[in-house]
Amino acid sequence: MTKRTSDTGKTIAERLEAAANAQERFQIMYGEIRDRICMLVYPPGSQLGEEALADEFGVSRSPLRKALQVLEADGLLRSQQGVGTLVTEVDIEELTQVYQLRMELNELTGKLSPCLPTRELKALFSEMRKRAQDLRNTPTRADFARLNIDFFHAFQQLSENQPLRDVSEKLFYQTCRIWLKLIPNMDLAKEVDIFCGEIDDIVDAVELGDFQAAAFTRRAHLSMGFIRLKAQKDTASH
Amino acid sequence: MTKRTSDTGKTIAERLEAAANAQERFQIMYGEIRDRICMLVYPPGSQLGEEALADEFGVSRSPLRKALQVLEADGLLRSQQGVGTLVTEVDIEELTQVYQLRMELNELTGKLSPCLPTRELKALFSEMRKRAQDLRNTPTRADFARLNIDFFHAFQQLSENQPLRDVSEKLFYQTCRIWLKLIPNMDLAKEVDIFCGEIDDIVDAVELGDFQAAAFTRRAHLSMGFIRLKAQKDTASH
DNA sequence: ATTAGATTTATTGTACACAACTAGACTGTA
DNA sequence: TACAGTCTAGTTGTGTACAATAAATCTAAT
Repeated sequence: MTKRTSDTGKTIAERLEAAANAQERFQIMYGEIRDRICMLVYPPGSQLGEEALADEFGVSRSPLRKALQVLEADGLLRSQQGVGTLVTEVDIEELTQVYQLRMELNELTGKLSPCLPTRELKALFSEMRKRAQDLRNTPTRADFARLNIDFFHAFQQLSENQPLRDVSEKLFYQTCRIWLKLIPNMDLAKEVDIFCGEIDDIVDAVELGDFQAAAFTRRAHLSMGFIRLKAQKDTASH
Repeated sequence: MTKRTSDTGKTIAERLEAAANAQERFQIMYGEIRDRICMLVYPPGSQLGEEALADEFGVSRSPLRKALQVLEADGLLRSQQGVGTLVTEVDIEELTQVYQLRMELNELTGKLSPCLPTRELKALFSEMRKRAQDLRNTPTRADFARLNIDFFHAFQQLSENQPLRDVSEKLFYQTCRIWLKLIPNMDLAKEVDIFCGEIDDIVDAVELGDFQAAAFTRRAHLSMGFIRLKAQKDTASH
């Protein structure tokens, strides 16, 4: 069975074949593996296997390893000679500091070089609202996680500060797996409701052109979400 | 001529030989190349040459490339097939956003999980003050840059928030070259004086155990330093 | 002299073979 | 059985040859 990406209908190998240069090929491999990790296709603790992946992607281990090495620098993988390439664990305690930092950075998204409220930007966010409504009707774990990722990327576009974007993205991908991991122990429909409420609030702010309000709203939800996650973990351990 | 590191007296090849595993070897190569880039041993725009570097380090291109790839992800290098591995340029205009972000993050260093004011920490900072005095007596470009780097690392130890440290470090290494690049057009003795004054202020705050004051002081100096850099650039272009 | 095209040369990208290493299975002994 | 040592299978790390690419140089025609 060859896996296909949802948007293009092409296999990874085909997309890599079509890429113009090494940098594009790297981006495809890096993005695909990162996506699989944070969608728990590769759950924490699982082993990747360079040769198998290289075969699937239709390349040799050399270019694949470049993607793996950067993912290791990102903290999503850990390679050890003789052992393997393992997906790192996610633990809410260890992510506390990351969450603290993310909250502060979200506040900065509203402060540092906010974008102009263009038509495209508003259209992007109203599409998010639509997807949130669809998710509310038929909530699933995977769609929840996917919307979470896509909404993050939409939100990132509110600031023109590229270094801030880059940093926020790295931190996001360090934390986003925790939801998919813990949601089985939580009330999915309720969490989806809360998340959709957040999206509603933020899209309202974006449509008014008040990006700072959007940033504060997101910061508040991030904080509350983390508290719910932690409460879940505490009850589960008793 | 074999280059030797100042602290150990060993060549890079010898240090790599002595390393226990691949991760240590990677750290040695990564740190050494990054240091050379930000000390302008490899000035912006210069070409590295994988084979020559691999020869000097006594390894093959494969492990060396891992270090280069991460440095490329850090934004310090850019590799292109058929062209070479080039050190990226530093431009004050492009670094404006990075500086803005660094200022905000510095404020967070005082806010997010500050460390306890241990004896070791205070000793480290009083050593910094001593080095600053030495530099004031005999100011040189290279010593100025070195103290700037080492003082940054000392300052990083004021917060226990590891993600914040990691992020701050990446951003620091994106910006620190601008000083060495522009200082020839400025008054070195004056800049050294100002920097030593900053160190004095911050060490005072650290010795009192007031890390938040230290962070605000640093933020203020960072801001003023950037303004001086920019003013220099503006006068130079007229 | 200029310019378009071919050629050369130098560099990174890729593939592959093998070395180094680890964890677990196996085996012999007390 | 318990345990220590050895062996084996499987993995990542390293070295090396070659392919792909791009910039500079040369060449020839206009």
